Amino acid sequence: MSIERTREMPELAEVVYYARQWQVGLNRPIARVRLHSGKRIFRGVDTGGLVATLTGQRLRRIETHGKQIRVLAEGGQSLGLHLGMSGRMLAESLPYESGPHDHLALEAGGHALIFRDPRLFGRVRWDAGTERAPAWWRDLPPDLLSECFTPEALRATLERHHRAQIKAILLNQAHFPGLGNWMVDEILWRAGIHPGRRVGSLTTSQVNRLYRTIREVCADALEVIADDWSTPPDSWLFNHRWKDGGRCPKTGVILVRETVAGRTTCWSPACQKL
DNA sequence: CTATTTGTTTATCC
DNA sequence: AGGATAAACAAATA
Repeated sequence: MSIERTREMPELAEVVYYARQWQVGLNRPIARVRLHSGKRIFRGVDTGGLVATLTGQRLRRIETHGKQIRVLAEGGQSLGLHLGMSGRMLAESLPYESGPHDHLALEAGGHALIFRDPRLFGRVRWDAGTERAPAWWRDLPPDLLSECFTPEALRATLERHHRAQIKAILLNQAHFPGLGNWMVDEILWRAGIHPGRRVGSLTTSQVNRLYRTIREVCADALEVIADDWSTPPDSWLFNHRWKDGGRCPKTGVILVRETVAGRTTCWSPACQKL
């Protein structure tokens, strides 16, 4: 398992990074929209309407919330993107030749804005309404770095799911938007909590530490990855978690990799006890 | 050739 | 109803 491959999994900061790749095409008329309708990622989308409405228009803004991406057109319509497991957003100079996994391309201002997804686990949404934001954008949980995500909010969520394993609930996008497998492992490792711990068994000080660590890992990830996708320092679990025989950067012990809550999970047996 | 891996959603069972 | 589990998705890789 290569590090390169794990780096492609889009979580909070990777999503911000990808969304920025399209900035180069904002505020220029879209000369042409190319897409492969009928693909799974367009399920439920009126692709004909999307093409007809976006052609000739300008894109005004790109926003992200957790793993959700919304591209706002000048007419108020919303193009939604979710990168799934293998989705990417990139810009290529024109003329652009469509690759086999390029499902959507918007040609604007000398660039093709491309949504590429080899495994089709991603999703494109389209909302032609111009009055208010679509439900998939409106009904989102508080951003983990916003003031709305308070220690009390975290405690309430944990209380509601006190029987679950901590790893499972942290991966739940309805409560922790943007967290994915590597971020959750990083958070639990820094907080010294075993991924299989039952939520209800956490002490008050562990919950407080968990809160601070969630915010810390979100901020660190954005700082390192969102601008230029730098490689995180070796002091993070990140660089060691996929390697067989990888060692805990804090204690040097061999890391454990097992399935927890249905997901491949890495932890340090020295600092994370059940 | 087959088995495995990977994240999310959906379905099903308890 | 919350939670566990498995399947499905598609393609690369071992």
